[in-house]
Amino acid sequence: MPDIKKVRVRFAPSPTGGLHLGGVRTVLFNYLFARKHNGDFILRIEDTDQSRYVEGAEQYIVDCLEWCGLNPDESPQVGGPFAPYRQSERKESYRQYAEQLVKDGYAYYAFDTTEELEAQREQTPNFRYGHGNRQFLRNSLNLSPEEVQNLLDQGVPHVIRIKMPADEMVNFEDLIRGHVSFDTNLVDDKVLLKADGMPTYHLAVVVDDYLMQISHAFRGEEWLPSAPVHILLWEYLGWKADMPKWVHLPLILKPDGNGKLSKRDGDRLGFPVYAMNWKDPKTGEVTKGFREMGYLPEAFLNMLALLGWNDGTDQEIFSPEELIEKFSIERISKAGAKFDFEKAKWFNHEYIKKAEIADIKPQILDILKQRDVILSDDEYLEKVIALVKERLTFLQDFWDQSSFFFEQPQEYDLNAVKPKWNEAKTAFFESYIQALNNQQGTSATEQEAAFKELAQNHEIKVGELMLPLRVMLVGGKFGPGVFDIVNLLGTAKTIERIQLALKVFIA
RNA sequence: GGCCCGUUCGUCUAGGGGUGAGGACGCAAGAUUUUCAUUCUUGAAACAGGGGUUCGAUUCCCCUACGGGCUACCA
Repeated sequence: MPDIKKVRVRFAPSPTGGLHLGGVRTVLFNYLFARKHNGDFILRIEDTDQSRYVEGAEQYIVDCLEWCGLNPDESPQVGGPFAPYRQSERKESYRQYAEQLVKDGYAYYAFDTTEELEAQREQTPNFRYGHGNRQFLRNSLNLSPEEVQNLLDQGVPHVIRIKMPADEMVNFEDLIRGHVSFDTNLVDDKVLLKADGMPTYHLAVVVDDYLMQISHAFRGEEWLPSAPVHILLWEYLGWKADMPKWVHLPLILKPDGNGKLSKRDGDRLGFPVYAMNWKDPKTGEVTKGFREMGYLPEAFLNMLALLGWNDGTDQEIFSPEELIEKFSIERISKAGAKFDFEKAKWFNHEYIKKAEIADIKPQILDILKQRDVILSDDEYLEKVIALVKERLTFLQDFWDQSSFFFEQPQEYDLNAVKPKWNEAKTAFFESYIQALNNQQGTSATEQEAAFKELAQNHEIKVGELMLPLRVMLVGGKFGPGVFDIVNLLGTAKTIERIQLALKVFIA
């Protein structure tokens, strides 16, 4: 399919802070496609809107891609054969293309002020700067060449607008949607070059995609309405033969209600929307990320890939390599997908369950460090992880599930124990302590057998004793098998905890 | 308002002129775990509506409804 020229895709974020699910998914699809076809991947920073530029956002984006593993060129630096990759640094080059369009009659200078246009919009309900009314506005189509030159010489602020043709249909193929067409009468004369000399997205994306030889342009569906402007620009600049294939991705929608998923929804519903924590330098506000929540990057990517794509089989768990191998644009769905946090959690759970202990150990160590746990025995930690791993949805759950391996239970679930407590049980546990002293180094199963035998001797049902033992060691009604815990904790600690708990139970 | 895109269980989706409309998440029930989670089994749950085309439409066409996006010197 991509035969004529080499596949080259780009990810073009605007550094306005945070990188949300939709953004990461766009990168992911770009990445999978490029990888599959041995193509190139370009990271381009679209910072033409200076007013929304946020300090540090660019580095944040690079870090996100790094964490996700979406860095095909080893390190996703903003550099390479088509540098510079920041549109702000390319500023000067855009003007010539805009001027060229004016010269060729495809664009024009417009001197209308913001206030004038606002007034127009208020007056006319469906105001659109276009072929229906541009002859009444202040632009180079109506002014004499001398007047225009005069205004230009005086440095009067102006923009360059595309001159949309009348009565034409712009037809094009979208790789997901098929044939799409627009009536040029209904598209307005978009600004191409702003008064500050910066290009708008419309000009910049076309010029850069051309210069960087982009073969496939992936972007969100929200761009579909401006596609005719871009297509006309490719044509007017004489580059039509090099126009990339269009791939407008379905949107990621909020889980409840309607609309595009936004950062606000995450705050409201309690799930992350950004890949990693993002701290807004202006407000100091921190937005939680998937990474910090304890997502494995592979799980995150897998979840995202399945939001709007599938391989046609029942398979849902794909390794990054499998995703590359099986990805195809044709299998991306057309309709927007509501983000489902429950399903997102499931993916992570699956990945943690099958993760190698060594792979998650570094992050577990971080969690322990935050709790000031000093760990002397590495093997012990690995055993704990092995025991607890399958119970974790997030790595962050590790502490809740295993704190008792590292410190005394702080509290006991007395309701589970006290009502049925009696002296016979006290006696049992006292002799159990004795028995434990003679049981050094046995396995969990042997310990269980010994415990049951002792219970029989005391003529108490095992069931009556298992739960108290658990509460003594763990504090509550949860956790792995009791004798696995006894075994891992070791006799000394087990005895210590039983003695301590006994006092509380009796009191 | 205008334009564009879309519509299969609650959610993500498979399917495609004749199917018992399949899977997954979630939910419910049961088994295992003498705890909880895991695991296993079972269950409830969908083709937006109306017209065509056709022997036969969930599938193809049209209309309507609904949803979404865009409609800035933002991307």
